[in-house]
Amino acid sequence: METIGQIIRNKRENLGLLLRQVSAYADIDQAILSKIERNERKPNRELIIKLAEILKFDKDELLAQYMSDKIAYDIADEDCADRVLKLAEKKIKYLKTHSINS
Amino acid sequence: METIGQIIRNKRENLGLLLRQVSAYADIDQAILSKIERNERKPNRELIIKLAEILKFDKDELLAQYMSDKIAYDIADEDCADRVLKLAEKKIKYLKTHSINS
DNA sequence: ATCCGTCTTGACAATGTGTGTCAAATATGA
DNA sequence: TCATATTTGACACACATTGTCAAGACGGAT
Repeated sequence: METIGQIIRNKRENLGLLLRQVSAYADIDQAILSKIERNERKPNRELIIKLAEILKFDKDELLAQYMSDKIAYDIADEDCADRVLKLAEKKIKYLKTHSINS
Repeated sequence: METIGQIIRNKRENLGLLLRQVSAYADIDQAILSKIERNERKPNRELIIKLAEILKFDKDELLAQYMSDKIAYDIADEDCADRVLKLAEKKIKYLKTHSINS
């Protein structure tokens, strides 16, 4: 199973782009991007969106990968991870049906 | 649907305990506990465990409530929340079957 | 109304976490 | 060896979380 970093690196290399080029476009130091691709640092939402643009990802799909990575990282070591996900699903459904505002 | 704060407050009041008593046991300022019960601040994992002890919750169940709250809060405003959860589930399953260490 | 115990509120300090910057070190290939 | 690309580590800075404290609000009892 690919990590977010691997997904990004594979796509970048397939497109023949350099760290320097992508990081310049995303307006970050290339050291940061290097670390992100090796999962030494975690990207943030804003960066994911920029990377989706330059690397021609579907934005929502890359965001979903990013968010799910974060969640999996948070709860992977809980013995009750399954229960947590089920509860979260219920809560989200509840929030969506009951919230008036955004 | 009850929030973590409401769950804690209800249980505390049913047990007839004061903020002062519970917060002393958990070794935090009672102002913090007051805010947590009104969802003005978020508890952390360590506190959840202490609260489960003194308030006689099942520890794993309270932790599950706590984690799912956090997740729901993180991704409730994503349009692709369902996809995120499904991906997270897959990633967690993968991590559990493939990790040797804890 | 006053007193007393409980809870709430807001301002602030301390601490922790994430993020950005930089330069030196390490590949990799011509 | 030289040039280019990537990696690594140290550091500073900004932002978020957490803890501390005292004053204020509330409710019940007298």
